[in-house]
Amino acid sequence: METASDHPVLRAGELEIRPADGLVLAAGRALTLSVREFQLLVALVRSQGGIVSRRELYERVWGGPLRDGDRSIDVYIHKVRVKLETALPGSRFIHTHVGFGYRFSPETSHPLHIS
Amino acid sequence: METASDHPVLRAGELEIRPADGLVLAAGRALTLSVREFQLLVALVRSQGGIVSRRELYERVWGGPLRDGDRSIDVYIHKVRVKLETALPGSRFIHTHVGFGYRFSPETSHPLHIS
DNA sequence: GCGACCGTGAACCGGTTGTGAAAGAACCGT
DNA sequence: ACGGTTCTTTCACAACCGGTTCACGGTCGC
Repeated sequence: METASDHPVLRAGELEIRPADGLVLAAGRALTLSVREFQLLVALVRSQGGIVSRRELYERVWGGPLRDGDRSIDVYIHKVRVKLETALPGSRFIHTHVGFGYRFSPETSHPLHIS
Repeated sequence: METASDHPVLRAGELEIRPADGLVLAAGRALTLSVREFQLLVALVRSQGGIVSRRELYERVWGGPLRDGDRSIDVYIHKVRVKLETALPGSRFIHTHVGFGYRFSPETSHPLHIS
């Protein structure tokens, strides 16, 4: 049986993710994510700190092999980024590693950059 | 035995719900809800903050499995929304999460206006 | 510079949800 | 039991939303 304890609440910076009931809170306010967006975010967060290849992301979220030329991942990465950026301006969570994949890591806005 | 202490008064924004005697007050004025409407509202409020799936809502309010194609939930969500909106114009309580379910959370009109 | 990879906006289409109305069921007072 | 009222369910259509794909442009690495 699948219980809530199998899906502990995930936290990352101002983000709180409750896989058990599909809810994401940004600074306490609920985000509106679609099913795919939510699954994608969860998959990334669960690999926190590590780079996840497109292929693996696709298999974990879509549940099948990534077909050649499929851009769904890019599109959804973008959608999630926009929603996170809107909810928490200035913070960055999803980082691109060209040729390798994506990595989730909360980063506050440029704390050391002074122009 | 079922006592009134099992049904503590619920409050959310301008709403006050007394499960013990089937009463809902909006800004102090009593609302007229049918049994189903009332049960549905209580079920939602008791999961305050969390998303409740249609399936679970139906089981908790109607007391049986949700049959395929049954739209009762949608209709009653609408009825409750209309009554709440009528009683408290500008406030929103029941939020739709497409593909997940509904979530109860009082929200004042436009709290986040940033110019 | 060139090819591969990634970002991003928009069109398309099917599925989901919102909504008004009608049909059917339960309730109530007399 | 009867008629009227209210509640619940169902239906039909409209509106909206999400998932996929396409197109174009920018970026990266070699």
